[in-house]
Amino acid sequence: MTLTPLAQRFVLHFGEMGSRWGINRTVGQIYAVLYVSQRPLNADEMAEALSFSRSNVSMGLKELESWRLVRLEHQPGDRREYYRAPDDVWAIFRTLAEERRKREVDPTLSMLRDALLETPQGPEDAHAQRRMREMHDLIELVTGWFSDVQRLDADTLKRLMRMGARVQKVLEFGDKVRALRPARATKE
Amino acid sequence: MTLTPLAQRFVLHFGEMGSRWGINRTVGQIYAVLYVSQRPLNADEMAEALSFSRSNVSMGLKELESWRLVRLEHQPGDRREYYRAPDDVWAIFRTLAEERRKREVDPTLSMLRDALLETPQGPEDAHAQRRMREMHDLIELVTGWFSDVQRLDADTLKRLMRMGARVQKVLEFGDKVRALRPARATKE
DNA sequence: TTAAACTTTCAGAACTTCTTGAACGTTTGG
DNA sequence: CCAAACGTTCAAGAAGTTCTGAAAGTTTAA
Repeated sequence: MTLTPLAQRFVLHFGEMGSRWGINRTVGQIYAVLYVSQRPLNADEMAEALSFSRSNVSMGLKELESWRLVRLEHQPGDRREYYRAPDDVWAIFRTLAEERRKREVDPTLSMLRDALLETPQGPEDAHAQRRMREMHDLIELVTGWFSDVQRLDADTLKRLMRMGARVQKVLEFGDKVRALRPARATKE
Repeated sequence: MTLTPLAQRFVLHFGEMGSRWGINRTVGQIYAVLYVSQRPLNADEMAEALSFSRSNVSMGLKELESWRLVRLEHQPGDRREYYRAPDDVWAIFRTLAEERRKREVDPTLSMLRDALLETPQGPEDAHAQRRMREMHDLIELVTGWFSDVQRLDADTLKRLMRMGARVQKVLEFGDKVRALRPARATKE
């Protein structure tokens, strides 16, 4: 299996970028090749296309599975395992965001929560705790919002995004309307 | 300079997490120590608090400067350089998001744009290009929206976030209102 | 049950990144 | 101008990670 020059470029770029955030070059390239492929690929095909050892591909695929970024499939009359990247780019984005939250954000949040329960020893600690609380609250707000918004269907999400900063207008407008109606309990 | 046990824990955690995404352990710890500190610190103080070599701290600070995450200050009658992390956590969040976009997203976007200008050689390429376009459009939508929203003031942003998924209701409501008024041009 | 066709695991080689002390450069006060 | 006090750079050793081939494990068809 050979890559066209176009796919080649995409794959190489993904390798580079992969190593710029936590994922390694190999894993990035494997994902890229799956992402642009028209049909699911088996491990040997990937190894050939990327000139990696078979075992390297195997490890890369395990990593991608742990991120839930690839799907395993079987073809009738062939017992090799075929992999593909999901079609829906929004779904990919969601998965990525969720996994990163789990790995990069949740542990911090729980460390912060623990630290905030302790009794501060002296004014240094009191200040440190204030700072930690600020960080904690920000992270909680942002991630909570993110997970709320992710539950919206793709169309609503797109509309919201295309609206961009104009959302402010809508909020203000909502305020005016609310001012004219009897007050209702709102969260904070 | 010595860290309290509380600060110690925070700093160690940040070191770990730092290496989980692109940044290295040292840099993470330096940032953490600045973040919780009540007053700006000079390089020697950080080196002592963290038991790093002076040169390691110097390099870490350069890295943090390149991310625009620390501020350099001077104290009267002292020619050492003092560093602090900005007070406003929202500002920190913004800076981080912007820098990550610059480093991790923009290069991909421009690679995709280039690739999309080429004439596809055969159906493989045509498919690869369709996939790249999907990715390109998604990234553009998300980052565009992000930069729009970042321009809102912190209060509006907080309200928007606290609203969470209920924003959908507001959008629907807006639709109804719009239906009752003469149409106006909207950006698709 | 066996052999063929796959996949996974693992120890160590190859490679990359990190960390340090030493050397070098710059600024300041005397 | 000098010496002290800083900050930066760099080469090289230490530490960490990635990648490979060989070996072991698993599944299937006959």
